[in-house]
Amino acid sequence: MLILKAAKAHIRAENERLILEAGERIFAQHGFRGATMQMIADQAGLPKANLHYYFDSKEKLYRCVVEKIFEIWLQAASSFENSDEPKEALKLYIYEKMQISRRHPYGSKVWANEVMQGAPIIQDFLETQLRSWTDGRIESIQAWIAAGKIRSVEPRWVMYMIWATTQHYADFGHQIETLNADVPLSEAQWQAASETVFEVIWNGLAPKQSL
Amino acid sequence: MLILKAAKAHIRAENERLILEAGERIFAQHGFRGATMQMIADQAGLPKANLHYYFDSKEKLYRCVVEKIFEIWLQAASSFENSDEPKEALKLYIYEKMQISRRHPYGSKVWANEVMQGAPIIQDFLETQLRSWTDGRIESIQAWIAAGKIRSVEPRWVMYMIWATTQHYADFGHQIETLNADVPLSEAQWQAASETVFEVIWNGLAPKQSL
DNA sequence: AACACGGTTGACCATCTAGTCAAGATTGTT
DNA sequence: AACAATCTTGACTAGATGGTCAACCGTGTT
Repeated sequence: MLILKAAKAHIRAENERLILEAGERIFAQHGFRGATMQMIADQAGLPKANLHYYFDSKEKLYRCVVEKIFEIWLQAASSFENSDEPKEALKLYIYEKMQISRRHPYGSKVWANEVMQGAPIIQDFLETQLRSWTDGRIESIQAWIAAGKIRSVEPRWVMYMIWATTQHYADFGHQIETLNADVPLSEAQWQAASETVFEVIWNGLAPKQSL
Repeated sequence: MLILKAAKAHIRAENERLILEAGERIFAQHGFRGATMQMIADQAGLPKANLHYYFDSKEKLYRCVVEKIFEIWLQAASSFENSDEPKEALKLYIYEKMQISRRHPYGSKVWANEVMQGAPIIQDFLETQLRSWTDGRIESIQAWIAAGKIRSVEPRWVMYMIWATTQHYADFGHQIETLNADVPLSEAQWQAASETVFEVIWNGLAPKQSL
């Protein structure tokens, strides 16, 4: 019967998950070409040929990994909309992005790698989804400026500041750890870093109190 | 005569320069393993065997490229010391780092790549030079805090913010260009971005005027 | 002119790696 | 138990790539 397909769907789902997770890690640590299917197979605990059974090619697997990451990224984006007040919206968004850097450091690195190399695989994402999401956020920020809720600044540069500062904790995590006496940041340090990032950016944007 | 060595020194210097420049570009665009000696040779306009004449191995060449980049990075660092006033010192440093992102986008990417992969080649640099430089800067910032010239913040997180925001314009240049209608940032946009980065950070750090 | 030394280069090799394949193992259904 | 669809896997192939080498070139010195 053709219904067998559904009966074994959980095997497929589980193995695909294993492979995607392994791929995220290996692609992050070695880049697209530095990663080998054998490394990913070992990381996933499966024979290499099995990877090609589930994903036609290395490139297809890579694309799936990147797409999964982009979805998490966009998901965090929604926290931007959870408040009309800039202070609250920015706080939610920054904390959420810091959380992602902490929970998904590999994903962030794969994304950074891909973009640094000129986004050969996911250029279409940048031009469609990312562009339209960004345009929407820029409008929000401009509305805040118009309402006198934050200083007059070019919204783009602010968005980039937030992305840069938060993603830095994932992408340059190794450097940060080295400068932290080779110890990963503690819970308290993550908390303090998130707070500082938010405080500096918020104070930087808040309308002047005096003058 | 052995003096011949000096006579042809300029050939060596010129070719090493060509290769290092090509290497910087190719390593930035493809990562260490993604880059091939053939690509670098083509970029430099030399036969591949010639590269191995000047640099023993791909890894040695890579190391030279990374070291060169780290020197530029440290050089910018000196602008931090050009003033006792935090506002002036930070302004100089941020503008200098933005300038580097603009002039040496490939170098910045190679560095980012290296760190993201756990600094397999230049870990010793991180642990010696970068660590000691950072410690020095942290002391400067703490002195500013003690003198009431800036708010009380953990200096580390501020350093990371500056690195992240400025280097983002090099490392994620492609994304920024895509979001700028596929057009590279203009002179005016670079100026505006530098100013915004500085303004937001400075306002974020300056002591409260009221309250 | 003969020489010596640094620089140049095409051809070559050993190794690594993405992808294939065919035979066999599993598993749900009848 | 017999079956059919799916999943598993060791062995293999074709191509790419870092690195080598031996012959060759160019130039300043004697």
